[in-house]
Amino acid sequence: MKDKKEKESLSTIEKIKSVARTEFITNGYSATRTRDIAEKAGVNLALMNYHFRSKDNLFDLVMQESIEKLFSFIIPTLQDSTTSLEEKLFSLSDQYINLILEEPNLPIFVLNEIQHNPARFANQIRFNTEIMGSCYLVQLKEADPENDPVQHLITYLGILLFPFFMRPVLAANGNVSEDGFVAAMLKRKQMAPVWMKAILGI
Amino acid sequence: MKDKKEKESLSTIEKIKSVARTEFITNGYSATRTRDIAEKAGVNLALMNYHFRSKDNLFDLVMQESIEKLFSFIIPTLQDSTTSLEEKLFSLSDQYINLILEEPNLPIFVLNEIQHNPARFANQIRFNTEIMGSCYLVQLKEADPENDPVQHLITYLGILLFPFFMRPVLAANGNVSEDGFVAAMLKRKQMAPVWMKAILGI
DNA sequence: GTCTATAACCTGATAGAC
DNA sequence: GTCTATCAGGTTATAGAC
Repeated sequence: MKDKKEKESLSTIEKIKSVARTEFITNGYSATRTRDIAEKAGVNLALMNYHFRSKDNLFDLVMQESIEKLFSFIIPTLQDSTTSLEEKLFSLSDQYINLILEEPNLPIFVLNEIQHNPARFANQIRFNTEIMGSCYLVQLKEADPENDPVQHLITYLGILLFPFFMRPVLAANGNVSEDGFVAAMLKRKQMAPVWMKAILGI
Repeated sequence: MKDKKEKESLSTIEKIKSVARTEFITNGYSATRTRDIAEKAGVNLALMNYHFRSKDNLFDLVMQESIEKLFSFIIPTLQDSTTSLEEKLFSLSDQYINLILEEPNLPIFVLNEIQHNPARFANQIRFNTEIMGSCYLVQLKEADPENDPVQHLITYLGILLFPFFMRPVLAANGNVSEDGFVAAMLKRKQMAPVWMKAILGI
């Protein structure tokens, strides 16, 4: 009986978090209403505020997860000293494009909210030690000593993520259909490492 | 007397539009309050609603200008049949990075709002004829017949614009100072065409 | 834990005097 | 054109019964 109660409670909380994730990522913080989250989760609004203290609290949970999802999951790849730079480029392309195809609005959501409130999320972004001191950065510097490896890091992220920022623009004029976009991204998954190697001159 | 009145009226309207631009671009549509715009413009809220019918109306003006600023100003460059692909790459890099250094939040604002409401702005995005049928696209296809020139178009936009999406992330950890960022973008202005040529294999 | 009812506040917009 | 006052509706959050 107690287990069942805990299980149901847990599933209600998870249901709310799941809907909140979708709503916040789709509409952003300000345009998301707690009423909508509660309604779409099939939960009473007061109950939602009983479980999570406030809208901000719920939003922080979603942001923490999202930042983790977007930036932290690649850290093991970047730090792996047993793989070559080329292998890392292929691995990053594969991981990122698979991730963003599943959650297309994640990058623009995260970057937009960080821009709107940088101080709030600064401590959650682990760009310092884990990425700046990674094996990947060293290998980028080795491949092209003339240029700042951070710039190459940004360039590659742009090659992988920016198409998803342009998706609604392309779709707006019917130039690119949904299927066409996905197909182009799967092609890009293969080409991106090749293009990056060309930039690095390797 | 009448001229003076018209002049003052015009300057008030322009003042409101100017503040609205800043507020909307910085905070997005939902997080922007008409009271804030009126206050920062030093204008009475009722007066603002007298000049512009509604918040939506004012926002539409800002969006139209912003989309124009971000996408349409490069169309002449793209359509110019007297310049080579290489010249176009240098010109685009120069134009875009100068523009965004002046208004760093313009790209993420425009792309984010379009994503939140694609139908509303679809007719304002002139990606169809002007860009898809441009000389630039033809030259990209000539340079690399194996790949879709639209993908190269997106890649180059990503190389030029994406660093500005990452700016607050980089600044959050103190990895990159404001001066350091601007210096890196000026360097990027020179490198971007070179990198794109490497991708195209020319 | 769950619900109803409501407080407390905020936001866009307008009526009406000057 | 400009202002004060205010409305109507929406939003987050909580008190209190069950």
